[in-house]
Amino acid sequence: MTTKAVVAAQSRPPLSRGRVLSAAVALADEGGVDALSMRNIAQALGVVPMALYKHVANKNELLDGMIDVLMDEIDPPADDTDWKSTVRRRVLSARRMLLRHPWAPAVIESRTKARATPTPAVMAYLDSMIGIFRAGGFSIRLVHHAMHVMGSRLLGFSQELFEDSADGREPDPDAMPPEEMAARYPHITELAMAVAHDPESVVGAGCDDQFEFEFALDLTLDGLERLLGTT
Amino acid sequence: MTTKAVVAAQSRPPLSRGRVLSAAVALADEGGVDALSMRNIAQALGVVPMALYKHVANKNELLDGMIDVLMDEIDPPADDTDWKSTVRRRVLSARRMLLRHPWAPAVIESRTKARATPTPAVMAYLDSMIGIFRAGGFSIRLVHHAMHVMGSRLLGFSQELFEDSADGREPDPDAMPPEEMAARYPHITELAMAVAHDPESVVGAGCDDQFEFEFALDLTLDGLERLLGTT
DNA sequence: CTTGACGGGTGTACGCCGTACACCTACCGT
DNA sequence: ACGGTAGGTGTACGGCGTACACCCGTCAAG
Repeated sequence: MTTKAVVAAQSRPPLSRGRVLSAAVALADEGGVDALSMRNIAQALGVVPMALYKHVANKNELLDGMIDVLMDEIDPPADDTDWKSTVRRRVLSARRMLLRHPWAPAVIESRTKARATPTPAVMAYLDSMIGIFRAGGFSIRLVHHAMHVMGSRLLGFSQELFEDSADGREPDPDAMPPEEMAARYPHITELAMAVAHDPESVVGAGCDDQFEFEFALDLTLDGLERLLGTT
Repeated sequence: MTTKAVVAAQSRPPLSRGRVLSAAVALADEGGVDALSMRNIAQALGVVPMALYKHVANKNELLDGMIDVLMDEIDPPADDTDWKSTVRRRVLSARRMLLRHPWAPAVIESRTKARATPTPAVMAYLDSMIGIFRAGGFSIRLVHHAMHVMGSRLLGFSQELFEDSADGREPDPDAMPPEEMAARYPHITELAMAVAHDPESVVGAGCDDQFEFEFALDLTLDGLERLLGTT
């Protein structure tokens, strides 16, 4: 009876991580991410603020969860065609998602910086994108450049997805072990290995961001120059 | 006497907007923009928090001021050479500034979204960049495309600098009158006019973001394809 | 020399935020 | 019948931005 009384309050279906995340995304869609507080998510769900913490660890983890929801909305690759149109389709799908959730780039970027590595869902997206290039015949080197060139167009943001300052942080206790990393994100791993062993770079120095930036800049400027001659 | 007593506290030079802004930038440089509060800026200056409000209207206006400081650090264009290397040099200078202040893209982007138009300093930067392309022989149309293509590479962020939703907001009382706009940002204005009167667009519809996005995406993919053949 | 306005620093207080912690209770497996 | 547990509650704390009243040098006008 008391059960019914509680439920009767608003005939509210039981809370769940999924419901919390959906409510948060909906609230962010209208009013932006600044108008998102634990308190008003709770209110939208007809629940007291602290109830949310039974389903998400804290606000940052909630933001990570929201990112998962968003990445889910990107169409999976339809690899029945050439790399170019596969990439094109996928990027346009990502863009449609971003247009539905204009707050997404800022959140993804800020969470990536705070965690020093993107959310697993974002990792998976990047990994599959690398896979498409690889399958299209790109060398590891060229794929590496390609990812930098695409940069913000892949997700609407962020030149520097993998901070060079990823080292210099206390070792995360629940970080993924390398073997699981390799299994789950084979293409990212392949790329990372190749880059790490690049001849003229100190071990662990990673990629030369300056070089990559100029590479992408010049590719773009060359493309514009060609158009200038044409028109 | 009491004057001396007050000053003697830390022999503090009088506050000023410039000093406040510098302190804020310094604090953001170490610890990121999340570790920036009116309270700790004040503390860094040896002053009570409310004192800051005599020099900046509020925190948002302070962020705008910080952006001004940053944009100042970008080298002015050295237009003694061709458009391509002028643009290249300027973009690399902007990048150096962004590397010094990793929090900058997020702040610039969020303030741009909040104001519906970039900070005047950012406007000036974009205007001068457009000017360089124009001087290099780019048609208005092509410059327009070029700005979209460069997108995040111009400032490290933001496809959509000018929100399509710039209309649909109550008219800002202290918005710049069009004639002043035209005088101060001639190239932006020229571009805006051209885009607004584009044949197949309804008046005020602005540019077709979807088209621009695909244009830039294809330019990039074509560039990559060319490289794929080469390597 | 007096006075009064004013620019710049102060102090207090309010409402919002994230969240730690103690609690209460309905349910379920033993 | 009973103890554990999962899920919702209530209270409280420290930090945030900032409104508002205040206070005191400085300096120009009378």
